[in-house]
Amino acid sequence: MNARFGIGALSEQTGCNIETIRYYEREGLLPNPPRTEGGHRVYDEEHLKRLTFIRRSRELGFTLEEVRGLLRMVDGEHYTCAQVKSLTLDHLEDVRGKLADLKKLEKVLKQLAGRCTGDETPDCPIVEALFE
Amino acid sequence: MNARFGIGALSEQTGCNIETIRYYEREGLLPNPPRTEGGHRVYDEEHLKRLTFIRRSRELGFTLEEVRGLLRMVDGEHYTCAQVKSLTLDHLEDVRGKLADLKKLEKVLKQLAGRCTGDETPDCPIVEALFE
DNA sequence: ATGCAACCTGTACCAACTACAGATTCAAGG
DNA sequence: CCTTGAATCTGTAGTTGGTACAGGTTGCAT
Repeated sequence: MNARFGIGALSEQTGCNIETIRYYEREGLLPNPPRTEGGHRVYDEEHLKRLTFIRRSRELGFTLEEVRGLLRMVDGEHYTCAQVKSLTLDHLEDVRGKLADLKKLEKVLKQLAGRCTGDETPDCPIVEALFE
Repeated sequence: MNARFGIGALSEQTGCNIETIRYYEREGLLPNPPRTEGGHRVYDEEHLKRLTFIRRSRELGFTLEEVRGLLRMVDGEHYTCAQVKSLTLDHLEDVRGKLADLKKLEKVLKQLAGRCTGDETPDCPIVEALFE
C-alpha cells in the first residue's frame, strides 16, 4: 500500500508548515516530488521519512547545513557511525557553549534585578550598569 | 576637553563594528551625528556613552526593540526603577526559557551520542533515532 | 456545473547585522 | 602644493530559517 498524498497531508503528518516544506524543496533538502497534471505535488512514504528526519534533526538544534551533511551521509549509504557521532558531538559542544553563555547571562540579569529597589524613583542600578 | 572623533575611533572604543554603528544610526538608536565638510561623521562623549549603553544591553541579550524601550525611558528622563526592573525580569524569564530548552537538548544529544559505538559500520543509533 | 478548499508561484518580510562595490575625503609625508 | 594611502561615504545585497501574503489555478464533492 504505497500511499500517495498532497502537501497538506504531509504537513499534518510531520507538523511541518506547508510553506516550510516548499522551502526545504527549494533548498534541495527534499527531492522534487512528482506532480499531478495540474501541478500539485504528490508525496509518498519516502518523502515522509525524509521530512521526519529533517524535522527531528532541526528539533535537536542542527542547522540546515548540518542536516544537509547528515542527509548526504545517509544518501551516500556509506557513512559510518563514527562520522555521525562526531558531527553530533561537535553540535553538542556548540550547545554547551550556548548553555554556558546563557548561564552567565542569567546570573548577571538576576544580580542586576536584585540590586533594584523597584520603586518609583528614576535611580536605577540597571541603567547605571548599562552606562557602565 | 570635549573630545571629537571619527567613526573608526568610536568603533575601537566600544568594540562595535563600524557598519553596525551606521546601522544603529539608520535604526534611530543613535542620533545623527554632525558631519565634517566632506560628510564624515563626528562623534563626542555623549555618543560614546549611548553606544556603550546599547552594546551592554545587547550583550545582556536584550533585543533591539527592548533596547529601544530602555532608551526611550532614559531619554524621557521620567522612567522609574520599577519599569526597568520589570523589563529586566521579563527578559530574565526569556533567558530561563531558552536555558531550559537547551538543557533538554543537551541531555538528548548526550544520550544519543552515548548509545553510539562510534565504529566504522553504517549502523548508527543516531540516524535511526532521527528517522524515528 | 458549481462552489470552495487546497494548492500553485513569486515576492517580500523578520532580526541584527555583515559584506561588499565604487566613490570620496582626510591627514601625513615629501 | 601635491601625492598617496587609509579612512570614510552611500547604497545594495546577503546571512539563517523560515513566515506571510497576493493573486491565480486545480481538485473534488455535491
